[in-house]
Amino acid sequence: MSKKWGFGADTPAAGVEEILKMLEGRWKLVILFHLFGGQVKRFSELERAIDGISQKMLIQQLRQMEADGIVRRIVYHQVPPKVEYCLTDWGQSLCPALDALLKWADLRPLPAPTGEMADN
Amino acid sequence: MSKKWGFGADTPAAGVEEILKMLEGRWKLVILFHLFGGQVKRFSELERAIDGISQKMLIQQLRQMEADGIVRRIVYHQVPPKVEYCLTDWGQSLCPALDALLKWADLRPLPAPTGEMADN
DNA sequence: CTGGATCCGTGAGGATACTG
DNA sequence: CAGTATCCTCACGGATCCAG
Repeated sequence: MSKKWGFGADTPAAGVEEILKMLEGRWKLVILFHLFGGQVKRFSELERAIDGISQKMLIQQLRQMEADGIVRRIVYHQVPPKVEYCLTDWGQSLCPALDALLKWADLRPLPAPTGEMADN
Repeated sequence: MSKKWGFGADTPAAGVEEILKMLEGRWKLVILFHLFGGQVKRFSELERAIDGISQKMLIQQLRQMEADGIVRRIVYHQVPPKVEYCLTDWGQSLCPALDALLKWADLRPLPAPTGEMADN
């Protein structure tokens, strides 16, 4: 590769931390993985799909991501209420990152020994 | 694209959530970005570089990631103690994902309008 | 069915002081 | 310099009830 990765002594790290905050929270990433790749899901679908999540948390995290412009909320004015969620365009652009995360999870090599030593 | 992204009704989502937990925590990702691309940093370097973090949190998050096999800890037995941290091989394999995250942060398009409506 | 509101416990995370 | 110990706070997240 031509360009080294880092972000070291020379990098501003500007705004990145702010962005990272959007992905924090117990369920954010999990939800994103369920909306991955342009999927459109109803509230109840997500609730059923995500094991262990409560309504409150689901709502809360969805709303935060909506406010952050990551997910879109579509309300159908019907007698049996219906709300669907999907990623916004920007949210879609997260897919490569999510995909990379998925691939990373698949690697999972040996458990590294802790407490390595070295002499100067 | 030939293969759709998802992870939808057909995907097990196996173990992914467990992996995601490794990246949770207020400072995990921030620290990773500072160890990005094979950088080796001392404890105090990280402490100074990461604005707002406390010693406790820095240690704690570093130790957790060490236990998870993401970062490596190198101790020099000297009178002025010296400890360095860097990514393990597996941790290094996270770089593409971190890089994608960085790129995503750069996009940051228009703020999506909240509360979109639709009729059935 | 969706999802808002409220009460509440737990624990992650912050501040500070101390030790090897 | 690196790490530990202690205390404390706040909001994350769970349960339950209520509303459109």
